[in-house]
Amino acid sequence: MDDFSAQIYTQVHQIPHGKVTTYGDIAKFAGFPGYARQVGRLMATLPEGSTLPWHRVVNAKGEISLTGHDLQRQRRKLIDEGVEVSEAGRLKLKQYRWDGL
DNA sequence: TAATTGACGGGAC
DNA sequence: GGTCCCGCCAATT
Repeated sequence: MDDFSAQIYTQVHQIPHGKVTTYGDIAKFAGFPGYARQVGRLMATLPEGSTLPWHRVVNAKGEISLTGHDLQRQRRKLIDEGVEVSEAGRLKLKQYRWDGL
């Protein structure tokens, strides 16, 4: 576990229930501005039974970056938290965005 | 070693 | 709102 991963995990863990944030913001708040892609790569290689709310992280356009069944999986989790997400995986970022602490 | 790839972002138009 | 394009960084090819 390198420092980068630890910081990112910690930051994602801070996202409140029913709220979302972006890859870029996670990286920035964690102290690694410009590392949005690495955040995504980290989420893609998460341990199976992780308790991390990874589903609360979307891209800057306010849409889920996954495809097919994986997209539906993340969408379902968000909807269960009260977040409105279109079938294509798009949500109103202005409304659900979390602006840090 | 070089080119490509990806759960990305922002600016220009 | 949309599209195009370029910058970004590590892992993979």
